[in-house]
Amino acid sequence: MLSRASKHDPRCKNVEGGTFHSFAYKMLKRYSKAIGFPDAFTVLDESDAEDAVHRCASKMGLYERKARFPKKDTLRSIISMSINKNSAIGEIIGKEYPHFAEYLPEIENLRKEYAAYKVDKNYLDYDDLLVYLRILLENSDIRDRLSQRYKYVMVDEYQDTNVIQGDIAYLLSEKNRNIMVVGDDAQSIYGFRGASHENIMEFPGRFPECTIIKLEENYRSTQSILDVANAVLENMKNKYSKCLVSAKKQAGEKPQLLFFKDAYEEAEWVADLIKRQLDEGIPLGHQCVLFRSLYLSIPVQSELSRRNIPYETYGGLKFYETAHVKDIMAHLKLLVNPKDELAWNRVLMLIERIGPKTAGVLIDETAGYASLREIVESLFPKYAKGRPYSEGLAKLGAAFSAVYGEKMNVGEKYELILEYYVHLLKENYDDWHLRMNDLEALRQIAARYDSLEDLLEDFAIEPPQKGVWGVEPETKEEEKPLVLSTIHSAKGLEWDAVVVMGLMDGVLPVTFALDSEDEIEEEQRLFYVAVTRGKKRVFLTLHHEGMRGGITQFNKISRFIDVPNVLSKLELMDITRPHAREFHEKGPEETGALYDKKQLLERIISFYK
DNA sequence: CCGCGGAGTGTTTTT
DNA sequence: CACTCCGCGG
Repeated sequence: MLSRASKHDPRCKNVEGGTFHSFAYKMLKRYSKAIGFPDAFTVLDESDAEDAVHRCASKMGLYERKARFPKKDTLRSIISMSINKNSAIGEIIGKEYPHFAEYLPEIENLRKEYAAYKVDKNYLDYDDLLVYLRILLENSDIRDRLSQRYKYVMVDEYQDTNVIQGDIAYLLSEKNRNIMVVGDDAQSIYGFRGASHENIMEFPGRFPECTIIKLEENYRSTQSILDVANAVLENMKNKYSKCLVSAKKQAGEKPQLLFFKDAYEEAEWVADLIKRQLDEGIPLGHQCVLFRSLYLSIPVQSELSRRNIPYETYGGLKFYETAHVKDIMAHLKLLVNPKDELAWNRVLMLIERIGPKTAGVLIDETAGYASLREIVESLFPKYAKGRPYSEGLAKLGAAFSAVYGEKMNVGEKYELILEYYVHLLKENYDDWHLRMNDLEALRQIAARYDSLEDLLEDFAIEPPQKGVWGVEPETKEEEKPLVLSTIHSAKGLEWDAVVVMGLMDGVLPVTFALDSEDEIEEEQRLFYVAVTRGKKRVFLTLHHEGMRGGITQFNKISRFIDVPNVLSKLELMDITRPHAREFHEKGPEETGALYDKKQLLERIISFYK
């Protein structure tokens, strides 16, 4: 956003900016002493946080009982929701997880235990970043200092902020009262992580002197696209008193609605469309394919590859969350902070014949040493003989000792750690070859850093999208690849031509949302966001036959579209592909026998000779 | 105590 | 259908 603004006025380059989380991180780093934190703290990503919760729950013996205690990801999300939605654990469980009501006291204890654990180990999870920043800002001395430094505050996508973020924005600008927030309550799609439009509603209460500006003219989309968006808004229970009017003079093309037999025909058509539009002169970078969840994009990805159309995916399972990337990062983390027991656990468990028990014993022992060097030189030798894992541990020690203390740059350190890790990678993953590509890409990223600390910080808080990081601005408009994105990740972005795929009930809205009216409406806002990403052309597609667990399901058109006022704004297209359909439905073709089984087998075996 | 294989389960969106 | 948990063999 700042780089885009800089094109209009170069002074924008001097503006500090980032997500609430990255801003919080910077401030906590600067004022760590004020809240009694040492300078070195580690930010836990979501899966680290889950591991930490799991460790606490195990320590408390919560998994020893016969009855089923919630799993670590559920526990972490209960605790996280209670913070982000600013409500008690009991309330969250009552509303979202009533089947776990019997465990309320245990989970409340776990929450305390987890909080204490993090304080003890100098860990901060994503929620803590916000919580601690708010605590920091509640101190009037610090608040004054920050007000001195940041005289003007602007918050974008304000409808996506939660109570804590609202408080932070308020505290930060309470003194100077120079704050501007921008938001659209109809685009609120992060309710699941505690965002609420309340912050927008309460803003005039907190800043009574504020001016409210309603932006009703839309500079992005054509009127034909906005007609669909308006129709969607009309159908919502929550009445948004808004009617989008385009600033563009031409009405533009009516968005098309296309039906397909199955996901493959849909994907084929979409890939063909992209190609056609490219030939028409719309660069790939000006086109985009959107969907509710990432798995829906898999057929399109293969169709695009077949046509040699370059693409990149936004959102969903991220490459920095994959096991091999986390493995190597854990090694690097130990170089920076040898007290990081989650990293130790990951690193040790990779070694042959080390399981949870042994790892636990070793980790407890590391606590008695001050540096990684001491651990490697004094602790590891104790286990150098007579243990099934002695050899593996020695290799790890050798790898560490080659790196610590030596004067070398980040790229070289990474290289040495990778050299050690490669054998573990090959042993643990059949597809190690693919994973190696990621680790190579990561090496190039790492090499751009001056210190490991900086690399790890950025990685925890603003991880790279796809192994490319900071290279993007250099890319020429015509060379940018096609974007495949979840609707969530497409927020705030725009393209000339947008395809929204998989518009079926059960996909958008997702099945899990169906039992709550609020959640259905959040899905509907998501649809609204998707449609309004398009500037000139919008295509909505769906397919009827869905495969779920081996059985064919018949999909219904999304309830958000199957309404007269929406349908009337769309061009209905039934794309049937008779040839493809016949091929699938006809069954075995009548031909003479070419081989019998024995001949066939010989044929196959001869391939390998 | 580790590691492997079978059974069972829930399956989304993100900082 | 992919991941996690559980039980068994070494």
